[in-house]
Amino acid sequence: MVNYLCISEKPTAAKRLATALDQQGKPKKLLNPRNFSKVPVYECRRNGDTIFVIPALGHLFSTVEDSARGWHYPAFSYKWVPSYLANPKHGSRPFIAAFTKYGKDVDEVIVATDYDLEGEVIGASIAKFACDRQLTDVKRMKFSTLTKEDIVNSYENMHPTVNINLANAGFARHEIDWLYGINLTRALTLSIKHSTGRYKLVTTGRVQGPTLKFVADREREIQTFVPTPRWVIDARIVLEGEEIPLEFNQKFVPTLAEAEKIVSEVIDKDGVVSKISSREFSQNPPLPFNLGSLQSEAYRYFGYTPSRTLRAAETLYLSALISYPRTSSQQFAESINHKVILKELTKNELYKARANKLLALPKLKPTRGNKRDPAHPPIHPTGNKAPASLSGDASNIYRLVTCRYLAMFGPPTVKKSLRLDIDVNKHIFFLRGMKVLKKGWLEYYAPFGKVDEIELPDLAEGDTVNISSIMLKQSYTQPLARYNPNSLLKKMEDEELGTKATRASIIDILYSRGYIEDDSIYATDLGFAVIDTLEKNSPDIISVELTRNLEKEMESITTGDKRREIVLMESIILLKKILESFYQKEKIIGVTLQEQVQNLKQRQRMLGLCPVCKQGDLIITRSTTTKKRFVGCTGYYKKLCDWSAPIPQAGYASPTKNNCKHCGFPMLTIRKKGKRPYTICPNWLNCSGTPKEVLENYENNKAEALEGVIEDSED
DNA sequence: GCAAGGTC
Repeated sequence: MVNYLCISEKPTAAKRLATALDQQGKPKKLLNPRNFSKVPVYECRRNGDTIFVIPALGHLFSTVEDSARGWHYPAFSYKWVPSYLANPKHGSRPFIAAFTKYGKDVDEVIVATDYDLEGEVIGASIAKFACDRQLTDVKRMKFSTLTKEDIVNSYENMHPTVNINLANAGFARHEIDWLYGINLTRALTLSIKHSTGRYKLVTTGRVQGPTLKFVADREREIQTFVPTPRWVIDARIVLEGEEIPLEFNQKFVPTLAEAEKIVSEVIDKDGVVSKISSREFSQNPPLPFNLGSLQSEAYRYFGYTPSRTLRAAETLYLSALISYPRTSSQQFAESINHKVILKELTKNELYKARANKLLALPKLKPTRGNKRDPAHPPIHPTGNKAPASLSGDASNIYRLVTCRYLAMFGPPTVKKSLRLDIDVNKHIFFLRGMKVLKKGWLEYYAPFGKVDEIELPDLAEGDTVNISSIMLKQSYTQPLARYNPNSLLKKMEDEELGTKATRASIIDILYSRGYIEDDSIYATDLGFAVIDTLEKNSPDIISVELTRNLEKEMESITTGDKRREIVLMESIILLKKILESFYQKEKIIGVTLQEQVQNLKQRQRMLGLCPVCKQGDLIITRSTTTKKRFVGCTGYYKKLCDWSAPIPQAGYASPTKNNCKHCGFPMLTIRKKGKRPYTICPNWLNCSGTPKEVLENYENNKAEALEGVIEDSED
């Protein structure tokens, strides 16, 4: 009889492992001492052996600097510690306590985390640091799905050791990211501190750098783009009193001479319907959602940024309404019982008809894409009934996930595209039409996936039509569009930068550092300054090649061709050079960056044109005497305008792009930690939109009277 | 207060 400790990556997986491994399918959930009472520990019986299955919460250990010298660089000395020591908010403490306790008592430790680079690190670090085991003595279960067969099979054929090379590659990945990130971030931040005495956190890292560079490069392309003129032939016909624009066969005519020739040949001529053609085609149902495609569709339909979508999806997952969202899978395992899910969905009025219709089909076959994920199925509803109390975001995402899930089983959609050609003196103009012949899966995806049907006018071949107007319009070639949060995430995916779980948050970081702005993303001057600085000193850190090289090095550690220590040493040697060059130019780097920081801060205080004097700008500023924050007009310094107003003192105040609908003043948003942000009109003392009670309270509470009363808050 | 990577 053997006692095993089985290390799982996360609570949901632990439960499934335990259920599969217990012979009765009924593992016992143990009561634990107070220091880890909330950690689920499952006891399973199998062939006379006992298996304790305990989940981690992803990584429980992390790297920190091995010195207490405060901020300095180079910092090449680090150690592995429990995550709660690296970050006190991290909830790893009770989990580590559980592993330590059970690790002491059992005969054997088994790693049963996801079988990938990070999974190996999660398992190996727990076995090593919490359970105090030699990695050569730790067993490894490898499974590609969390089905009972796979789990039992991987248990019966467990590997005698963890994949030590893979674990070392994973450890090295952490360490190298730490070395680059911490050192370059400190070098940037300290350059400002040392040369100007100011503090502004200026960060970079293996993923942040190249992602910011995508934006900066695109912006440079746009700024230096030279538009070339081209001409558009704009012809219209009038049918039943309605003017209809025609498309010309040649969308853009490259030269004016050519365009003028065409116009001269068609002007005052009638057109003849020369051909009506149509083409039927079918469109297969959409693939199941993984995180990337869900984020993409949510951006399309709701305008949600990827991180906002992920947050909403996580809420739904934690309420057991949808499956695990951080998945890249587009393939359902055979074992998922779609009938059960659909039956549950029939209990919801919104999905009842559609789910019943699907249940009546002879066979339920979900669509299948190429992407796989060893640990998770595509994102789908669990079937649990969604409460009416879901927040707006969660409710929208739930609806999208559920409709997509239903649509995936639907029959193909059949559409007909039409084209009506009009010959005007041998020049072909045309109209397009679109008709949905069979709704197919579109019916299940509604209200999403809507197609606009376009009817063709009632004309037959040979009919004559009068061209009511013909114009020549000049247009210009367009530069590539700016990235938006969605397309930037897509670009990161394409370049394999970051992971599905981190991409959205890294984009958020670039926003919060002031490197990028707006939904149509552009790099700020500070963003450019950071890229320029890094480029001059270490072009490597802002290149995707750094990630490609890292992957190659990880691969060589995994195959055993190279030792982890060698790879690390090489990184440190390279980094040392970069940091030395940084140190020599610290002064100039710091001054340059601070200039842009100052510039950014100034801009972040500007609300917009002053409606009173119409010359100065309203600005969030502080009184030199009382140190209190207020909004004033820059015209004050030129003795042009003395308009000013008090605003709440607490929280972070920033401009919005909106003007007050009551009085036209540019508005500002106040963000206070733990509170919902609210938007106020700086003219509130005289604005008709200000609630009466605020003004009544004003004498007692001053500007803080605004807090909580203003409903006009943003998301 | 700094990275990127897991997960609640």
